[in-house]
Amino acid sequence: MLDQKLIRENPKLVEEILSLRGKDFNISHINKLTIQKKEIDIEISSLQSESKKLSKLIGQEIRNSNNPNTQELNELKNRGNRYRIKISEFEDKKRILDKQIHDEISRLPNFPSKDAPVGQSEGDNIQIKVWGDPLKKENLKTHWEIGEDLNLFDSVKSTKISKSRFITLTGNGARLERALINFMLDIHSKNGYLELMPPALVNSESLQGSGQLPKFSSESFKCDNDDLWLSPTAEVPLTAYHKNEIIDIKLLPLKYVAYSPCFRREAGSYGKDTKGLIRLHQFNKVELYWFCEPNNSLEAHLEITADAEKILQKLNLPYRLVDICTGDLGFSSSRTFDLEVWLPSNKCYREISSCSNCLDFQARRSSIRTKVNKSTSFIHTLNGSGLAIGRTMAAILENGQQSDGSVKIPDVLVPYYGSNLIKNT
RNA sequence: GGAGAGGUGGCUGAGUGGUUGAAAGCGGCUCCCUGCUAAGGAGUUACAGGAGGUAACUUUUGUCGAGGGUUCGAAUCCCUCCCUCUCCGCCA
Repeated sequence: MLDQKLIRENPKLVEEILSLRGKDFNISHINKLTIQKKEIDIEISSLQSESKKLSKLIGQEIRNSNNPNTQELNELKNRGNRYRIKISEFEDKKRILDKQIHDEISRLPNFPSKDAPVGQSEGDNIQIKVWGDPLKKENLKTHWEIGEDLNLFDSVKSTKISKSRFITLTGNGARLERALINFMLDIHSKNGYLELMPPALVNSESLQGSGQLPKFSSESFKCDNDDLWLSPTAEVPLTAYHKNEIIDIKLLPLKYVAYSPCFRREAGSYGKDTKGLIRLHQFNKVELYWFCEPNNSLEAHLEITADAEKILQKLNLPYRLVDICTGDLGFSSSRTFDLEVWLPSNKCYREISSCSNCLDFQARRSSIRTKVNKSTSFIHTLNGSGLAIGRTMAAILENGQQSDGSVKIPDVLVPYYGSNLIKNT
């Protein structure tokens, strides 16, 4: 949520900054509504003030007189009644306006950071760092070929259970998934993050709070009979964890790591990545999340990104760091660094982590504040995958593949996986 | 799922229609006293939004789980929803 005051007082600036996202946003009609609402507010406020005084007067009269049914008293009550009717008319109008304004503002994305590269789309993202040597050989197998050869997962059977874009991990595949989750959680926990395991089903308010609603309802799965959705990312429950709180500034930053299954409808991606582990309706992810002081989020952003990178480095997976351009930024983010892992079968880098600084955007929506010098201010939130598990497995399979068909397990993972090689069993 | 109880300020807890934004206690903060980790005294102690002032501030409205309703007037009555607790049922 953007600052309503800023929208009201400087609409041109707001439109200008938002236009960096490559689309035009019209603020002026929001402000027209706001002005209307304000006028009504003032009206209501003064009517209420008078009506309140009148009520007190009536109360006094009743206590002072022994006959509570005099004509004067009835006159006063009638006057009060007229106030009531008038106030409720104005309140009805106000309610409608309030809802409209709130809905409109909720659909405005966050401001892109001044530091984010200006651009229209993915093609304008800027590579700022490359780590490791990308494996470049001919005749390398894709991870789904490896998975099939080594019996690590089964997508055909999964369509019987659910539908396409679901996967069942089998045997060593399931074991590797579990090893990766434990490995990542351990590293981050040792690094100062508090581990949480939040609910996978979240309510509408939580999705609204982190920015998935109202605009992106078609991206998530909804439970029919309840106000509950399957969480698309742990970012949602983690933001909601401190919803409506004022957090003592001494406790900041709060750093959380959470493993969670993630559910996404992937609407509009038909035909893309139909094979393997890259794009599924359900996948596992270890998520990093910070609540920090407003002044510290720029450094925090670098830190959270570095913490995610650490996992790739320990796993010895080649990757690059990309600065996402203004036109490609997610709805809630002001600046995003993507980590992209090398997939040798495709000869390209694929997103495996997205580290975003949302500034006060989510905190405003979720009402998460801290106290600075007696006045409250919204805190800043940051999130980063550390990492997406399925895509990590894909990268390990492809980058670790041996000429004999086996896959080498990264050294750090051996204690978790229990072997240094995945062989056909 | 069935039956019952309940949701009040940072916490405990009063309050069943009229100066109650809310007693009292605890805690927090400020000051006073006290020659010293005690005791006592005084004051202060929520959030959001208007309006006015450069400003410390003044004033006003709303908020007692949420949203509606009744009433001149609601924490207090009615309805819906959410949540918590107890018992029963079911269950990993």
